[in-house]
Amino acid sequence: MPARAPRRPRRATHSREQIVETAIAVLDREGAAGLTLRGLAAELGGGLGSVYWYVEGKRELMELCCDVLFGRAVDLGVGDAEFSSPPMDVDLDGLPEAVQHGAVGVRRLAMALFGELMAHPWLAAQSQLVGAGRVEGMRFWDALGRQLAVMGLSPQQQFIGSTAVIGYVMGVSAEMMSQDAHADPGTSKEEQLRTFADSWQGPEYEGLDWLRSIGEEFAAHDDTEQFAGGLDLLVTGLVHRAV
Amino acid sequence: MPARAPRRPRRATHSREQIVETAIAVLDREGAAGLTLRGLAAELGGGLGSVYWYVEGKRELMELCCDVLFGRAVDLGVGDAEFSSPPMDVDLDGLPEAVQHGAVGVRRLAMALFGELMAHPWLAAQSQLVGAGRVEGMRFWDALGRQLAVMGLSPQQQFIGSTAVIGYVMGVSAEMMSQDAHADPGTSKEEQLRTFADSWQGPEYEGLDWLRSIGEEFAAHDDTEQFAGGLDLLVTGLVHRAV
DNA sequence: ACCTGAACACCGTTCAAGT
DNA sequence: ACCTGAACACCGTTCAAGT
Repeated sequence: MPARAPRRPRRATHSREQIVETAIAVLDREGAAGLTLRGLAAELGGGLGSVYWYVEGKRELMELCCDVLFGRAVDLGVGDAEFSSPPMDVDLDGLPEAVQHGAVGVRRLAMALFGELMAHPWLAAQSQLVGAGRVEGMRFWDALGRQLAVMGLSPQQQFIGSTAVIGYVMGVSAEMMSQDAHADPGTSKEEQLRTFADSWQGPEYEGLDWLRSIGEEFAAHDDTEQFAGGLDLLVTGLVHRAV
Repeated sequence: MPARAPRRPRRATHSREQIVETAIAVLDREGAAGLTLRGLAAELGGGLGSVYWYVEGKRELMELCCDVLFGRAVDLGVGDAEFSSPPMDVDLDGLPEAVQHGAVGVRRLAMALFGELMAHPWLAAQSQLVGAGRVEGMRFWDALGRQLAVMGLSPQQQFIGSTAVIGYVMGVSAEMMSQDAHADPGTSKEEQLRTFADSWQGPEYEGLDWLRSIGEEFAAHDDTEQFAGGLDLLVTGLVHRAV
């Protein structure tokens, strides 16, 4: 064997944005438990420690990942791009135009955020990071609050309403995404729903007659319609306060 | 020094209930990050491995802890014990009695769950475990669904409404509890709120005029009133669907 | 049947040393 | 200024060995 010069390690060069984007890709592929700083460094082609030059630690990295996606939700939710969502089930007939506009704006922002949460199933469970004061998250809150102000709600109702909508979006999404995570992979969505619904007929749920009665509704439901339906309950409440 | 017989380790004796109760105590005291199986075993006076005789692993242990507290929320929410909650801000005048009863029942259950989430600040962030099919969690869902059935809502609206309420409760609570966790300890609640509100005037939030306008509302708010206010938006929506 | 603790295979974080 | 990787102080989980 000919002698070899010892491999000099190549120095990889990073940026904060690149690290965050790569982390999001890993999270999308492997889930929250699948992101490790070692794995991330390997994916970036560099050493473990260099990540720490750009982020304070794993927690800040997660916050930055979440914030980027909140930013995309605002951009989509305040823009005039078309994106599909179920028809709104709120009676706006005869209401002042400002109330109608505000209600539509609230719904649009919430649906845009829901879209990001569906596209990145690990994200909804990170709601603990919402209050971290990251700028894109705050931009989302600001955009939502503006719509409630447009509706003519009092400052107190703007505050309560905006936090209620964000809480609803994050909470319902976390519910839905965790259900997907619990299901074993390889089965279709329909089979998963059916398996859940059938399990509720088991003896451990004896006496929970309502639960048993709702199985068919669950087996036939669509996540986006379910989300939009609950959102419209909130929007109905907001409209009711505005007039 | 007199010779000593080697210490024979005492065999500790456990039960599943004792392990879960102790884990809840540790979680309350140290938070979710503070619960380790080694620490738990030490607290129980036994060895690390024995915990595995009773629970499959840390994940199941967390699920069991959450489920116990959901159980307490149902018991309180369906019983007739008095517990304080802000006055309901939903107009029920002239509505059928069944609708009124159902609406009150929904609110009662949601407030009872919120109480548990406030008493155990680590709990709200575990919403990923809600869909795990644990029996007390399912009992809570069943109790809530019954109230929506009482209101006369369609099965679809029962499904959408019940998941919306649970999602709202978990999501808003996770928001609130994480805010407390981010604040540095040693300062009063009022000071914490003031610090947050003031930080929104900083240059990184330039252009977020609504955010800046809402600071005073935030600084003066009360968590329970905020929660109840948002909940009543949802209940208003439900009542609107029922008539 | 139930308990023990060493051993294993990981983690996140730090930091002296490099370029 | 930015990168490297060994070292440290933990984790959860497994399992052969005990009682």
